[in-house]
This record gives sequence, structure tokens and C-alpha cells, in this order.
Amino acid sequence: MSYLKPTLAVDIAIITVNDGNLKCLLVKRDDAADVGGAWALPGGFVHEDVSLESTAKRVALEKVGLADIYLEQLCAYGSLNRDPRKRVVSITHLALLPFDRIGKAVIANPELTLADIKIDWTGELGGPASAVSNEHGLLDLAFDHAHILGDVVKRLRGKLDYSAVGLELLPALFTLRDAQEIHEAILGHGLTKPAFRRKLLDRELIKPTGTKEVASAFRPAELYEKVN
Amino acid sequence: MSYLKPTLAVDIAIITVNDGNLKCLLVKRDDAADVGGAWALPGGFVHEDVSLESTAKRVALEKVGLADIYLEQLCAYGSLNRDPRKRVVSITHLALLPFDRIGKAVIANPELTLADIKIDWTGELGGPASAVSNEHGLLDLAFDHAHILGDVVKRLRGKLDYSAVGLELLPALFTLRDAQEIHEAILGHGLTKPAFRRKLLDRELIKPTGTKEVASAFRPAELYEKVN
DNA sequence: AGAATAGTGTCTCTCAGACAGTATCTT
DNA sequence: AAGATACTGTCTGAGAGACACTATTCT
Repeated sequence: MSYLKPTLAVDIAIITVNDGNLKCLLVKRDDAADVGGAWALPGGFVHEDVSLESTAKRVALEKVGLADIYLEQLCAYGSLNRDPRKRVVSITHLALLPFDRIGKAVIANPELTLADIKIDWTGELGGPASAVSNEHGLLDLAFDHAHILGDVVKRLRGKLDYSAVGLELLPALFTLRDAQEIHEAILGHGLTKPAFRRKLLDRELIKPTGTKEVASAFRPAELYEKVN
Repeated sequence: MSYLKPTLAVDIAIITVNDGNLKCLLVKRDDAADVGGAWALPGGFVHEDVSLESTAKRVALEKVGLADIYLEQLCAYGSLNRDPRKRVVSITHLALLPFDRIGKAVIANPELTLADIKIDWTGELGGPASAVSNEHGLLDLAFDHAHILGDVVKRLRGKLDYSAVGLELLPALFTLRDAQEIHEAILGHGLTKPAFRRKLLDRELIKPTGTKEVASAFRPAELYEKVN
């Protein structure tokens, strides 16, 4: 016997941090579709002969031109009416990359936008997120993607201090202040400098390079790099 | 255009603790199938008009007769050849329940077994798990289920001290020693009593009932219950 | 020299582990 | 009374936050 199957998709929340704000790359949905005009996470369908991870890599490359980015699985979303057109189960992934790898091609593409993620943090647990872009203001998010973005932030905050996810958002060379700003952007509150430095250095995931940043003003900080 | 779709399934790792051992409920696969004779997590296919959560509840009820159990999503497994018969993507769930809710019907069913989960803990990160049952000895695990069981243990250990998952494995009334034994079974090492008691009581997830266990020998301990 | 940030030393508070002691129940 | 376990008080050491101090570079 055979049943009708759901369609399987992979969506990717491509996250970066710039200027103290957590940002997510979103694509504008075609006007012809039911969700036309709304913004969504980049996604694609999973074919029978392609693994979930390969599908995620294909989506990142085809839709936004990114290769070799950090990817991890976030969660599967399978509510019946999350997509108004047909039943789609989405295996959503989380991708992290430093802001300097967001190429000019992405910025110039009118179908893409890099939106600030805003969380309604009343209630302590966090619910859905909203997205605000410089070009388009408050965005209309398609499907359950506002809810997914809320889960993304929860995951990041949860993993931040027992894993190395924070480092994925840093460029090859960075100062400890850069690292601290990224952690603060994810957590949504300030951290004390000495404690942050101690914790990060004690974990031995980064090492000093001996070179210093080229300072536009005042004392330049030492540049660090990731180990391995 | 249309592509061949993977088939979507839900598998459930139904976990309990008894006698200091972490245990998982496994079903014997039909001898006719390619994986015949091996043991596997209970699972079922996701139909187009049923949500992931409902599918998980259906599997728990139909395959092992359990309703109202704690369920959370673990991970989606989608390697191409994880099922030798056809491409199946499994949204695997984690279910927790106290040992006293494993009914006699489950124990008596020869198609089911409650196996001890053994982890090869060399390498610090943990890899696949093996399963050993009293009746059948070391079990042959179907598909990628040995790997999934390893992930189950990692998830449990990771969540144990910032969430209430440990309490899901306890019966309605329990002593602090019961709670400690369950935590020790998950973590795989002993804990010190005063520290464990302080941490558990400070979180205010449990409260004393004023009654004591009916002791077979020596001083009886106070019984606690979960709040809410 | 002055300003602003980089980087460090120290104090304190909290919390978990260890240990030892007291309390209570059964035989 | 003896024995075994429940439960608790206290010491200690590790670690994070707060604060203040020194160091370095640019204008």
C-alpha cells in the first residue's frame, strides 16, 4: 500500500553579525505564489538521490552563491498548514559566516536582503522573531519563518558558551573586541571585558598572531586567529 | 516540474532508566525485509495529512501502546543509504518515561525488548551505541540506529543540567536517591549527594510531600513529587 | 600632553565538590 | 542497641563579574 507523501525541503537561516546586530539573509518570494511578496529563508526541495546536507549546500550555492560555510541542522518543521500551497516538511539548517564573506553580489541583488533579527523578549523564553532591513523596513515573513528565526536565536544563545559557534561569525583575523561584540549581539546584553577575555583564551580555540590591527585612531589591538 | 521525493518517517527512541541502566525500547524487524532479524527503533511513515508530532504519538501508541509520554524532536537523519530498501528520511524523536510505565504488555511481547544502551566512550565525544538485552544479548541494530542511539545519549547528557528532562524519567512519587540514580545512569558517573540535592531543590521543580517511602530496611527517605 | 582604547591584577561572591557529622528508622 | 541510610553544616577551591590600574598608540 502507498500513501501520499509530504514534500521535503531544506531551508537555511544564514546568519551573520555586523555592527552589533544579528542579521539573517532572506529572499523575496515570487509574486505569483501564494506567499508572493513576502520574504523567506532560502530553501529548496530534497530530491530522492540527494542527502540533506548536500541539499543544504546546493541551496547556499545556488540561491546566494555561498560555498564552504558552517552548517548545522536546527529542527524539522512539519505543521500541516505552514505552506499554504501544499504540505511541505522543512529540515531547517543554521548557517554561520563572517560578515566580510557576504559578497557584493549578495548586497546588490534586489531579491536578497540582509535583515536585522528582532526578538520580542517579553516572557523570558522568546517567541517568534521579526526581521527589519535597511532597504525595506519591517519585513513580511513567509510560512512559519518568523517562528523559525526565533528558534535560531534560542539555539545560538544556548550553544554560545559551550561550543565554538561564535567563532564561525568572525573573519580570519580578529580582535578580542570583535569577538566580544559578536557574543554581545547574540546574547542581547553586554559582557565584562576581563571575564570574556579569560574565558575565550582559556578555551584555547584562538591564538594571538603577534600582529596588530591597522588602527584608524588610538591604540590598536592585537589580532587573533582560530587554531586548526 | 516534479522530482522523486524521499519517503518521510518518524522514529522514536523511547528511553527509560532502571536499576542504574539507561534503556531503550526496540522492536524486532520482520524477517521478510532486508533488515530482517535486526532490532530497530519503533517508527512509522509520515502521511501527507498528519503532522510530525501526531505521527510520533501514533507510533508510540500503535507500536508499543504508550500514550501521554514526553516527546521531543532529536534530529533528522537523511543519508542516502541508511535504509537499504529505499530512500527514507527519518525525523527521530526522543521519548522519556518512567520505568513503572513500561507495562507488562510490553515486557511480554516477544517483538519488543528493553535493551541497555552501551556507549563506547573512548574519544570523549562518543560515537555509536550498542544495545544489549537480557533476553537476546548483544543486539544487531538496523539502519543507522546505533548512531542515532549515540546521539540520544549525547542529547540527554547535554540537556540534563539545564533542563528538566531528568524528571521525565521519574515516577509520580520518588526519593532524592531515585533522582540521583537516574542522573548518574545518564551521565555514566557518580555524583556527590549534598551537591545533587542542593541543585535539584534550588531549582524548585520538585517539592516534598511529607510522606515517606515504605522501607524494606533502614531509614525511609522522604517522597517528592514534581511541581505543576 | 592628552585622549581613548588595549590589556591585566585583584577582590569578592557564588556555586559545586568533598567530607564529616547528626538524625531517624528497622531489625 | 546496632546498623544502615537519610539528611545537613561547613570547608575549600574554581570561576565569573566588578573595578581599578597600567600600557600603548594616535592626534
